[in-house]
Amino acid sequence: MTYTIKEVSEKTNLSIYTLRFYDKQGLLPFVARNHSGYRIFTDGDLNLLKTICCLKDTGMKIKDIRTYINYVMAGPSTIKERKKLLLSHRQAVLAVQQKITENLAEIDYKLDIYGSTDATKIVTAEYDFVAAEKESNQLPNPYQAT
Amino acid sequence: MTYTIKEVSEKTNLSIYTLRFYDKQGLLPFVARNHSGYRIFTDGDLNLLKTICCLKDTGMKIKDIRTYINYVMAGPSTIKERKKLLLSHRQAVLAVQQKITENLAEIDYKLDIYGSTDATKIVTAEYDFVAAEKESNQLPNPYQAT
DNA sequence: TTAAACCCTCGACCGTACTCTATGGCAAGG
DNA sequence: CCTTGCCATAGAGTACGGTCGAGGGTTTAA
Repeated sequence: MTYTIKEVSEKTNLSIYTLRFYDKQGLLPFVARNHSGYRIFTDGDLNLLKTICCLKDTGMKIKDIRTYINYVMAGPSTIKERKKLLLSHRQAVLAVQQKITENLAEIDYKLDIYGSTDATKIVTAEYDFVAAEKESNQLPNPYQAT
Repeated sequence: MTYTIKEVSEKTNLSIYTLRFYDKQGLLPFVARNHSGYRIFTDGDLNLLKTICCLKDTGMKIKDIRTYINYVMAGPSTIKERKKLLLSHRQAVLAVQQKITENLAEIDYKLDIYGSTDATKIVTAEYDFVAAEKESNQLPNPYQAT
């Protein structure tokens, strides 16, 4: 089974523009062409494209994805380099994941306040505090709290 | 206690450029100025800045952060809107978090293969498979597998 | 009082990742 | 054969989030 760029676009939720852009960036050297230059995707190509999306969606730069793809194109002799690249990326993703979890806790904390029955009271107290702080430093109060 | 932009830059790991950029974008309407136009940050300002970073680091657009900050500046009457905004953002963050977890599993799967004693064997088998697929569709084999 | 080290604004520039337009070739049905 | 709807490329444009340089005022401490 083979696929046109349009079909791949529908399967991957990448726009046709993006697919062509990725090709131009050297991310799709494995995609064949027919006699008139049309791209022909195979299922194997879709798999690799899925890997590309996986790396992209975890924040890897196109340049680094290209490096990975080039390793893949070069065959089993590059397994060590692939492993190194993915391990380092894995660490970056873990760091991002942890940061998101921390920030989410912060957001949830704020939501707890906003959702509480005392929300107005708490928020007003915060205003009073920062207003006092501004005043104690002879600074204007920028808040329009009512 | 008050802080200069340089001190805030060191405390937040945001560059001075970025702080001024955020101000220009309307994210820091609460920051006071001295008689010659220098920004003067208070501890309360640092708190709000921390919230800004929290939202930014979870992928919120500057435009939406500005909306949130404007709600904060307007006082307790905007609690409902703040809650709505943060709840919707929370959903977006949860979705990102889940996607990252899924992609991380995919990366770990690949790392398992690359780290296995059979790595070369497995990768070679994959090559054989995609090469056969290309051939069965009369397409050239783009891989340089050795 | 002067030099070093700050601070300011404005606007240009940059990197990343697309997104689209213009122009033109190919394919399949009526 | 011709129209409709794909496909292609090159290159311009966009969105976003910074980053920087020029030009000029301020603060601090010797």
